[in-house]
Amino acid sequence: MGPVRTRIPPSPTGYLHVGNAWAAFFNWLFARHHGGQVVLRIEDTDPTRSSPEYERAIYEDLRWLGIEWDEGPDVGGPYGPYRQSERTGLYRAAADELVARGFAYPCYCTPEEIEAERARAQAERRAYRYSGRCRQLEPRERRAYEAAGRRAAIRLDLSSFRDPSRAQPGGWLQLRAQDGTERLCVVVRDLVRGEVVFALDELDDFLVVRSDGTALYNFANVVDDHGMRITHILRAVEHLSNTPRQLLLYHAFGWEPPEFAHLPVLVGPDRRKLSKRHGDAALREYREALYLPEALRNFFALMAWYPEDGREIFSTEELVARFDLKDVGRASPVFDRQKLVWMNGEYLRRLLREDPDRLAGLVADYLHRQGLLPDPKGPERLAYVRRVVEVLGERIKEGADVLRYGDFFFLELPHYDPKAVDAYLRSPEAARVLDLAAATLEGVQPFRAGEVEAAVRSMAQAHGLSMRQVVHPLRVALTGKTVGPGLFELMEVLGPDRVRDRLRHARTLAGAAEPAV
RNA sequence: GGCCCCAUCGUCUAGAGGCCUAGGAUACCGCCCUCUCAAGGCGGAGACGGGGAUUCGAAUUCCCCUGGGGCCA
Repeated sequence: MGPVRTRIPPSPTGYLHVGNAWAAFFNWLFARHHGGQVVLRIEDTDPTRSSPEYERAIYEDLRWLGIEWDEGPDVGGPYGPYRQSERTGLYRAAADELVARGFAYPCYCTPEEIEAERARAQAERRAYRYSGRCRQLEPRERRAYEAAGRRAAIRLDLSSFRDPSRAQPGGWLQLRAQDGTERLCVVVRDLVRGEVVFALDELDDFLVVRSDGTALYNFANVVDDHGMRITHILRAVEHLSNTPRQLLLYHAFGWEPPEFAHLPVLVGPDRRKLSKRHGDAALREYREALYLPEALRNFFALMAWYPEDGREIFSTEELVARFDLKDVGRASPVFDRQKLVWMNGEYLRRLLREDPDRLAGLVADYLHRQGLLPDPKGPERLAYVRRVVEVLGERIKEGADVLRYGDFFFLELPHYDPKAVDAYLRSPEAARVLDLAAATLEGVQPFRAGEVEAAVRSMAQAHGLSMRQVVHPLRVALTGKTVGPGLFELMEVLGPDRVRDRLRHARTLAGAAEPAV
C-alpha cells in the first residue's frame, strides 16, 4: 500500500463545529503520524444549505486549528475535483458502470410507492426491506415506465452477493453461525472496534442514485474515497451501520476497500450528539473567546485517548508521535467546557511566560471585539495591553477573564459593582481611607508599584489601619470590583492621573468622612 | 420495529484475571500562602449500572437485563 491518505469531509452548511473539528484533528493526527496525506473534500451536495461563505469559513477555522491538508478545492491536487457538487458526472458514470457490470438496476418505483411499502411493513410490525420488484423488469416494462414519464433511480442488486459460494473464510463476506443458523455476513474489520458483523439478509437493494439523478451519501462517499485514493477512513460511529453497504459497493465495483476506524461521537452535557443546539458548538466561538489552538488540540486528544499515565499536557508533536488508533476509546466523551477552560489557562500561562507579545496581541484583538479597544494595532495601545496582560497574569484562562478582572483598564471610569460599593465604599471609614490615600499618593514619585506600596503602607501604619482596611476600599474605588490584580501593580498601570480621578469620583459614592482626628 | 455501537468518580480517563483498600486530571469543599481574586501547596468527598456464569480469584472473560447513542429514514 502507498502512503496513508485520510480525508476531512465537511459540509459547508454552517461554521465548523467542535465535533467535526475533533474528527478532522484525528484524521490529521493519524496521517501525520504515518507521514501520509490529508485530503479535504467539501460535501456540498445540498445546494439550498451550502454556501461559499461557509466553505471559506471552514478553511479558515481548520487552518486556525492547525490542520493542514495536502489536497482540496482551494489547493488542488491530482484526484479532484474536491467538491462533491462538481463530481455529479463522476457519480453518474459510476452508477452506469455498476449497471453495466450487472450489480445495479434501474428502479421505477416512486418515492410514494416506497413510502407505502414502508408504512405497510411498519403496520405489520416487520422490518422494511425493498421488495426488489424492479430487479427483474422486462425491457418492455421499462419502456412502458419511461413512456409514462417515470425516471429511473438506481439500486444496488444484492442477489449475487447472496450466493453462499462467495463467502471467504477470512474475507469480508463470511458464513457465520447466528441464532443457530449459518448466515451470510458482511464483516467490517474496524481499527478501533474490532470485527463488527452484519447479516447480509438485514440489508436490501438500497438506492444508489435517486430518480432525479443525485447520488446518495453512501454511494458518493465510496466513489469519492476510492477516486481520491483514501486509504484510511476515520469517521464517527454513526457511520458504522453504513459501512456494510459501502463494502458491498466497493466489491461491486471491484475496488479494494480502505481501512475503517469508527471514532466515538462527541456529545454535549445532555449526552446527545454535539450540535448547534448546544451553543458554543462552533469552533470559531472558541477562537473568538481567546482559546488557543494548541490548547484545543491537546484537549481534543485527551477526549478518547491518554498518551500516558499521569500527564495531561502534550505538545502537538508529541501527540503526533504517540498517536495510535489502538488507544482510542470507544465510549462517547462529553465535551467538558470546564476542563477546556483549565487547559486553556495552562497554555495561556505558558504563553505569558514565553511570548507575552503574542498574548498581548490576542488580548488586544479580543478587547477590540468586545468594543473596549478602538485601535488594537496601534503600537502604543499594544504596549499598554501588554502591561495590562502582565499585571493580570495567570488570572486569564479565557477571554471573559480579561473583562472579569481587568475591564477597568479600558474604561473611562470603572463599572462599579453595587455589591462591592455597598460592602467597601459606603462607610465613613472608607471615605477617610480614600481621603488619606488621595493625599498620600499626591507626592509619590516615581509612580511605581514599589513606591506606591511603601507610601500606602506607611500611611496605614501612621493612622493605625490594617492593610485590609486600606486595600479593599481602594480596590473598589479604582476598579469597581472586589477581585483583580494586585492593587499596587494595577495603580502603576493606571498611572497617577487616572488614580486621582477615580479616587475623587469614588469619594462621591462613599459616605461622609468622620471628623478628622 | 429490525440491526449496530457503547457503559469506571459530576466530567475526561488509567485499568487488558490477582499489583485495586480502584490511580490521575478537572470540577466541588476545607486548610495554607495572601491586600482581594487567580495561580500554587496540602487535605477531603466522589465511580466499576443490575443479575447470572466461568475461575481459587473478575472493573477486567462470557450471557442476559437495563440505560444511552446511531443506522435503516
